[in-house]
Amino acid sequence: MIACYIGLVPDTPGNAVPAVVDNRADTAPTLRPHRESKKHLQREAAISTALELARREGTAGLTMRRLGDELDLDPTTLYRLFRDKDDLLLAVCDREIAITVDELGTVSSDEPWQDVLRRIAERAWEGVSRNPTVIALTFARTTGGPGERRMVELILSTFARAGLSRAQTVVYYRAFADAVLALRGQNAVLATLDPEVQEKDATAWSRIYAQLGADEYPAARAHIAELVDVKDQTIYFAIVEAIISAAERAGATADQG
Amino acid sequence: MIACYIGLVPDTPGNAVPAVVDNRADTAPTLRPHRESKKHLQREAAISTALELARREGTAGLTMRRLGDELDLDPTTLYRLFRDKDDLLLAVCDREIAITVDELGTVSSDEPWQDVLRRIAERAWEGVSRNPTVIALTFARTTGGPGERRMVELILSTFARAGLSRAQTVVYYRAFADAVLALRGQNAVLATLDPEVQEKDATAWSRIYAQLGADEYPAARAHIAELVDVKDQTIYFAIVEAIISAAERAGATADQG
DNA sequence: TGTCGTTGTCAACAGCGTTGACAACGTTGA
DNA sequence: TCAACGTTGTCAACGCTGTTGACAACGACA
Repeated sequence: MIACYIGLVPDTPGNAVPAVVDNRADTAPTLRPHRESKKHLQREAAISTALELARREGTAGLTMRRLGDELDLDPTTLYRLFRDKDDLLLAVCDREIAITVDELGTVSSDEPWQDVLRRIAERAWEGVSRNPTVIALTFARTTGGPGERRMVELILSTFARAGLSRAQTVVYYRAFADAVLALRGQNAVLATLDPEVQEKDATAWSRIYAQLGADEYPAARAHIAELVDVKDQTIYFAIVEAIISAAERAGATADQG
Repeated sequence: MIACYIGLVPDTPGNAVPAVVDNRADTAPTLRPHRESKKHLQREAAISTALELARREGTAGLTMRRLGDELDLDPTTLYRLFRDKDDLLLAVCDREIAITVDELGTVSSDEPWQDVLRRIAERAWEGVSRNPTVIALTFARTTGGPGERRMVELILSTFARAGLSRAQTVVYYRAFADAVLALRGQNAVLATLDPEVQEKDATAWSRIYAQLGADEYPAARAHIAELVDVKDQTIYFAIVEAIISAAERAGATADQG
């Protein structure tokens, strides 16, 4: 796991499915084996450095030139490892997902499926809190890489234990995954903006809504104290629980019918 | 409503709360009345044009230079109307929200609160489908403008009819609003990328996951047909229903207790 | 040893948001 | 009526971005 993180191990070598993240493989099909391996190592090293750079400098700091400086490489050399910046970002994102899966450790089938989903949601919360940059850039995307594939398999197999039909299983899997990704992406995008902007956003309720006329905005005025106090984390886990609960009930009715 | 849309009516003139979207007002406090008015009209016109430009050209097409061309204005002149591009985007986003609220029409208190929320979710779905650009750029932000204030008041007052405590009301209001915004933002960000990338994303399941080994990814293989078929819209409304349902049950237990 | 694919370096392009200077305009006050 | 001054529009420019193409040096294979 650690080796994968610092980028020394080519993930799942010999896998039947080529890493789709590596789109450059298409353009250079006659690459010699050990050259291919060297290129792979360079790619992995670049991904690790990009991850660290993103964590340190934020969205705006992750540019091809900065990454080149960090690697003592000419920025244009990176274009021999990645098709374009998008390709790089997806690879970095997939690495981040793989780390999150690793942190979950082993998942026993004895553990209630609801608790597994709660643990996944918690790891996703913490992972994004630790490094919002990458997820902010790619939360709407499919990496198709090994990290994502492992995460999909884990969540899907967990929902498969909820007693749902196959179609329902997929709906709730996607509901869970999309909600977690979208909500954490939302927070991440905000977290990667200027601190000044974040401050403006965080204090919006007290600045604006506390001053609204009670005649025109009665509900907002009546709930102003709670609106100011409520935390993003509370909202996030409330939504997660709502989805788990919906899957529970769908599974229960399916059992009865 | 139409007048507001095409930018002829300064929204809620004489409101006690100054439009926070207009941050430039701070920098020029001694502006003469009719000049202020003229500036306001120019702002509104620019917002309308930006909205149309975004709809036509997408995220990448909405640049200060392009907007200047469209308005027959020097691009730098826009910086006399908006503090920076962020200020412009928030203003455009708030206009978009106002349009969505307008489309909802009047909301009677006879209408079940659940149905009101469903209608709001539907309008949000359609509005973003029509013009994903703006929401893609600002879905993680608070505009603080009049459009947003009206939307907040509407959703909040709807949840206030669910029989929840004040704290619970706010939690479910935020859960609903954040989920709708985050999920539609997720779809919108994807919709504003290159068509080629979208295609890659849409076909990811059939391209990648259909080829996975059943030994390594049994759950993915078992559900591949359903994974390929399921629609974003189904997921979106499943999450909305899960939240409504959670609020319903929270309200019911609060009534009994 | 010669050949050819690969790698690293350099300059450059087109575009972006944004700033500052400067001239033209139009309202305001004497 | 005229001068003064704040406002507006225009221009050039800065620093930055992702990205491309050309060119020389390197290194493994025949």
